[in-house]
Amino acid sequence: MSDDLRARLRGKGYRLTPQRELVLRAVEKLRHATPDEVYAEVHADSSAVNISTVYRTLEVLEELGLVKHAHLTDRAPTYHAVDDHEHFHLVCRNCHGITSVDPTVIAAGTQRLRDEYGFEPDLGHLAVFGECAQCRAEREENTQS
Amino acid sequence: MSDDLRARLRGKGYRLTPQRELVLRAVEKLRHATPDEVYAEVHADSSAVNISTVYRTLEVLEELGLVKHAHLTDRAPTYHAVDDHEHFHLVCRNCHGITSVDPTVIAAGTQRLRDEYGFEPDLGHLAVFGECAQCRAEREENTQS
DNA sequence: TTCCATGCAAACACTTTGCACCGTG
DNA sequence: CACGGTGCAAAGTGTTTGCATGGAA
Repeated sequence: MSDDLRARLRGKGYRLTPQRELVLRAVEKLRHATPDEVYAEVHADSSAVNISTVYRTLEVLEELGLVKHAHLTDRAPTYHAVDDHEHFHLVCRNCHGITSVDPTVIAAGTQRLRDEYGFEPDLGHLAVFGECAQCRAEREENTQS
Repeated sequence: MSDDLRARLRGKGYRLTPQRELVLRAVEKLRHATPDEVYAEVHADSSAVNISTVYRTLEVLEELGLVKHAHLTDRAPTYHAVDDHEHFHLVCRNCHGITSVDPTVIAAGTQRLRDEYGFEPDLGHLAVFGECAQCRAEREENTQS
């Protein structure tokens, strides 16, 4: 487990450190987490990791392809582990709820982007903003103009 | 022209000011601009507008539906005028080039999001990250392993 | 023993806020 | 002339960097 991580790191001249392992485990555990949340999670395990190390580590892990980030809010980016099956996100502007969606749902469109624009989309990074079913329903109830 | 803006503002109890008009014109002229870029553009016309007023004004204009923002970089948001025909963006991770795409290209997928998830996507805010045709070609050239 | 990695603190980039004054309606 | 808007400066977030020390290989 940790040997795989070590091998990946070594492949690019990096070293395996306790901090790097802790950060990766935190991202895997939290599923979707901002750097701050990763920092908090790692701190919970007492053996503190500095916030700047969290940032530096997330950068390294992303370079290795072990984590990815997407912008699910107007503020901080959200990181998730890559070994989860690839997915993109629906983000509700109103309730801020997040729904993970399988890429096949928009496969027709992504294929056209490839065919017609030569563009290879990175779906793991994709966040589609809008309004979720529940918030639409609630809003329509209150809109009896 | 400016009367339409005045009317829209008044409808929500806001006032028409020179600053608000300048900011809106700047967004229309620049097409895709960060708050900083809007600030610079408005400053070019000498009659300075404070940076905090730029932020406050963009917020108001967005509330009125006259402008929209999308996250085309990891840093500042990008604003564009809404009277442009609606479009979403392809952003190349490598060269940072931006391509505007008509929503019909991904219509099949957005329809499925509506049908299967009840989710109403806001395409004006959508940014699809990935790699553009040119950068793919260049990379493949250099990858003769 | 060599470098890469870390902690710390300071610097940065971007955005928001409090308050006195200004100007639209 | 009332009340919303602006400028200014200061404070807030989120992120990055320089440098001395620490520790993996």
